[in-house]
Amino acid sequence: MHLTQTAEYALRAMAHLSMLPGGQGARAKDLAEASGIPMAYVSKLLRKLVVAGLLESQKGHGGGFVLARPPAEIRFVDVLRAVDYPIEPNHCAFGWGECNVRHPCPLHGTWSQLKEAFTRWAERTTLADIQRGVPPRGPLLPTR
Amino acid sequence: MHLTQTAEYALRAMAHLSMLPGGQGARAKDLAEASGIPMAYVSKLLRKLVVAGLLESQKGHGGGFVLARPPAEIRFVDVLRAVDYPIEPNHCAFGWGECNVRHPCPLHGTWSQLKEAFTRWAERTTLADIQRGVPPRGPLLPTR
DNA sequence: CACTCAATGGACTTGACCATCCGCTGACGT
DNA sequence: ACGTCAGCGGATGGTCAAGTCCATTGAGTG
Repeated sequence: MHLTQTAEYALRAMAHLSMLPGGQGARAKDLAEASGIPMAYVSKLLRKLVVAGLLESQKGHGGGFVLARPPAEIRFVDVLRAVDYPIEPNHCAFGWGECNVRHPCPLHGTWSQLKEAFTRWAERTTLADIQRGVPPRGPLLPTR
Repeated sequence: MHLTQTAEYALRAMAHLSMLPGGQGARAKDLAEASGIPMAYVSKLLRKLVVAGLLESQKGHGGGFVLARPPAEIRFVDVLRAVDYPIEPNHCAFGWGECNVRHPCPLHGTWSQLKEAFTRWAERTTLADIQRGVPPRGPLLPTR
């Protein structure tokens, strides 16, 4: 299971921003150094987050990037969508065009189990959860 | 959340094989047509599964591929590893070299929640689960 | 106004993954 | 033996994400 490098970068950058005291902002260069993302690349990334309305940017002296909303209102799924991370809840791993509860492919059951776990995770987790550390929500999978 | 195309193909091919009645085998060509995977590509894939010991192959007339073990003994994680799908349980999304419960990065909590969901899914699900349809194991994520 | 800073945008390079092609090898049937 | 069938292996090409470079624009400072 993996996100794309870009998606991971996006979460990482947003995490760094959300951890700055007092809703502060930061320059792309600082974020790059702090997060280990190549400067030129994080720059493009941040732009996408601005376009998506998750960040606000300021040019020139004293410029940089700031969260556009409080951390609690920025879900991971918002960040992922902002960088075009593909979230296809209806994708069928078995290759069927039509695949749902009515017409389930052989993989449907176990596959949607995994997809839903991811979807819920992305929709429930916000930047505020990062600030708090581990959100105590219990195990993601049943303990058998 | 996504697997690579190759990983998905591998699961798909194995799923098809495990659904043949009476532990039958199939030719690469048949699997390709049935599963919608390009023939030349599934061929390479199946080879990897043979090398990994999950399949057995037979050349020439009447040849093809068969499961090397009963479906219940082939876990998804085995299939994924066979096609070199990267499973890095210790990978830190925040970019830290050292990241564990002792030295948790800000993302550690929520991130490992997701990783563990995937890992358990891959380790628990076997080809036998496919045959049975949906394994009733309850939700992957807590219901809030 | 002149200078510097930092985001913006475009063009470009690289490399991994996906996919195809073709000749070779081993197994079976006649 | 010979021919066919089907897996095996290497070489090759296409595509897209990942990463780099550079010129431009807008904003603040002296």
